[in-house]
Parts: sequence; structure tokens; C-alpha cells
Amino acid sequence: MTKVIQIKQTRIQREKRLLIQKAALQVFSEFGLRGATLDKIAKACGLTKPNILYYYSSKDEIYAEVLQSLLDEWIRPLKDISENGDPLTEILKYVQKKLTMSKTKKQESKLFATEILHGAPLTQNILAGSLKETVDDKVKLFNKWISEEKIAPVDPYHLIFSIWSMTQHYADFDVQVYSLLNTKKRSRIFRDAEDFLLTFFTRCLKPD
Amino acid sequence: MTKVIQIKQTRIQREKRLLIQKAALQVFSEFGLRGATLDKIAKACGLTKPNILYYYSSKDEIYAEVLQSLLDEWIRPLKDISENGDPLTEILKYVQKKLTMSKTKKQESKLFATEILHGAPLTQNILAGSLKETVDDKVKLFNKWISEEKIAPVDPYHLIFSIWSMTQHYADFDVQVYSLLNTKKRSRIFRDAEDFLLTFFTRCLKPD
DNA sequence: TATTTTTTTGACCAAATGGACAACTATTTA
DNA sequence: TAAATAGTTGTCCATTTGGTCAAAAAAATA
Repeated sequence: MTKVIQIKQTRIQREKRLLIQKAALQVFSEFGLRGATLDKIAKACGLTKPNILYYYSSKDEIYAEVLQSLLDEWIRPLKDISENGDPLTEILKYVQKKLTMSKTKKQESKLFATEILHGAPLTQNILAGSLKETVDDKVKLFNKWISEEKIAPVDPYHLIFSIWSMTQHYADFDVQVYSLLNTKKRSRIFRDAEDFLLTFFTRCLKPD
Repeated sequence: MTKVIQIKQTRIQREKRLLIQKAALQVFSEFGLRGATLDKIAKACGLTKPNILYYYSSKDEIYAEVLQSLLDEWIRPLKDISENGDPLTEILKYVQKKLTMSKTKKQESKLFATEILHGAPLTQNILAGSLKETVDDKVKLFNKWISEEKIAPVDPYHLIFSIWSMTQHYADFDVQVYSLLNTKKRSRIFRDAEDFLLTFFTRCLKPD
């Protein structure tokens, strides 16, 4: 009568879970948690609804997992800012990485934005936990660079916010950005944005 | 048998429609179009669901009206940038106004962000219409200022995007911003943000 | 105040949706 | 290859939700 608990994932489980996650990311980022339905996710990955519920016990569980795996990826580039490199170069490299992510990980960016926008019901503890740790760590580093006069004295927290907002804008608000540019400029949004941002941050961070 | 069509709004109609709009803004900005329910809106304004549907024929109609009245307000400060003032001062004033709006019109900002994020289904034509007109107009002005060497040569479109993103960040991502700051800094977010942004844009836009 | 018009609401409906489950099929494993 | 385990699906159910409607209540008007 004892129920056997399965420990190791089978090949099929790995494959199908990944398939579902991909489809879910797509659907969640387009419609949000509430707008997304299991039927939409099912259609997007070619499985049936009960089949999806065989791998995940609820819609919320899928959402939580997609969000979790996204968050790890989200924090990483910030961690990569190195104490040893040239301060300005390190920061500009971070800006570039974030901008690239806006281009290649648009769905992830939008899903993350939607989550925060609606009060981060599932993310609060991560924001206040591992993300805060990393941010505080880098703030300390930035303050060190400032005291050594290697970058201009600006509030490090707001500097980080400005990098996040300006880069993520090109993913989250892409519809608006596209609407406002003509065809010519549309084809080189990311090149222009990179030029702009690098010039911008260089001017702002160069020590006096 | 002819149905009499009512032209003028009664006092009660004006009052109740406003009441519903306010509640709807609150609910839509917190839950998004799909997450918001008529019951939630009803509770938020103390009316019954059928009563709400006496004033608006559908949930979508309420959403459309709330969004419309928000958009007008949204574009206005950009229009106010004056050709006659000092270029840098005019732009900094605009930054300040937008930042203030992030503080005082948080719900509006979030609702707008959610709409764009999810593809701007109801806003596309406005983005490509009156907003684009205003933006193009100001881009021309900025380019004039650049050619007169009154501000530094930066891409005016991306300059506008940067102002929007950095200021709106404090409304849309408030949960994240709050989570990452300690109590001391939390109490003066907007002061610090203003300092940061004004320094930032001054450094970037001062002609060489 | 009597009549008409506007406003309000309880009860109801149909569609959408998250999820349960038993029966069936495919895959592993012994 | 037989037994056991994993995977799949059609069918069903309960809840939520946008919206209807007729009747009652309140307000405006004559």
C-alpha cells in the first residue's frame, strides 16, 4: 500500500517539462498570469490540458517555475561586474549586456516587468533576498570606485535603477518604441540605443 | 414605441460614472485588464455589478474610457516643452514633471505600462497618431537645439525614451525599488531620484 | 401629488476555465 | 515477453465571471 515516490526524472519528464516551460513563458509574457490559460499553453506546446497537469500540479506552479528560472538569469550579469576591471569599462559592459538581453530575452523581460508591476506576489522574497544582497554588494563597490575618484560621485542605487530602466525599456515597451520610429530608425533601434547609452553613461560617469 | 434617446447627462450619471472610473483605475492598475473583475470594481466603489453595467455597457468600455482619459494627461507635459525657454532648463523641467507624475499618478503609470507591455491592443492608434506627432515635433526642436549647439548632440528619440523610462521606473517598479533600499533611503527616494536625474541629464546634455 | 423617467438590484444565464479522474496506451524493467 | 510503471486523454465538474432582465425603488417633472 506504500506509495512509491519517484526521485529521478525520466527522459520524457525532462523533455516535456522544458517544452511546457517554453510555451508557458510565451503565453504568460503575452497575457500575464491571469490572462494566460492552460488551454493556451497546451495549444502552444501541442499537449493536452490534462497532460500538462500531469507534469505540473497547477497553473500557478508552472508560473512559479518559469519565474524562478528567469530570475536567476536576471541577476547574473550584475554579479559579473568585476572589482578588478576598469570601473567605467565594467559598468559599460554591464549596460551592453543588459541591452542585449532586452533584445534576445524580450519575453523574459516582459514577464518579469508584469510581475513587479502587479506587486511581485511571488517575487518579493527574492527581491528582498538574493537580489538585494547582490545589489548591496555592487553598491559598495561603486562607492569604493567613487571614493577613489575612478567614477563620478552619483548615487549608486539610482545608477543601477537607471541602467535597468533604460535598457529594459527597449524590451518592455517595444510596441511604443516601434510605433514612434520610422522604418529607417526602426531597423537600427538597438544600434542607436547602444550608441546613446554608452555615450550617456560615459559622460555621466567620467570622473571630473 | 419609439425609444427616446437621452442626450444630456443627469447629475447622478456624472457622479456615478466618475465614481466608477476612479474605482476602475484602481482595480485595473493593480490587476490588469484580465485580472480585474466587475465584482472587484463594484466593491471598490460600493455599487452593485448590474448597476455598473447600467452606466457602462461592458468591462471593456470602462477600460477604454479610463485609458483614454489617462493618455491625454500623459502626453501633455511633453507638449509643454517650450521652444522659447532655455533648452537645458526646459528639458530638466520636463524630467521633473515626469518624475512628479510617477509619484502622484502611480496607478495611471502602472495601467499605461501594463497596456503597452501587453501589446497596446487599445492604444496602438494613439501611439502612432497624436503621441507620434508630438514626439516628432519635439524631436525637431531638439535637433534644432543641437544644431545651434545649445545641447550636446544625442539622438533625440532615445533621449526621450531615456527620460520616460528612468522617471516611470519609480512608479512602475516601485515594489522593486522599495525592496532594495533600506528605511533611511526609502523615505527620500524621490528626492534622491531627482538629484540623480538632474545631475545625470545636465552632465549629458551640457554642450561640450 | 400623480405620472413619467431614471436608477437600483436580486435572480439568473451561458461561456470560460482550472482542475479531477478513470480508462487507456506506451515505455521500462525484470 | 510479462509485469510494472510512466504517460496520455476524453469526459466531467465546480467555480468564476461577464452580462441580462424584469421588477422594485427613487428621483424628476408636470
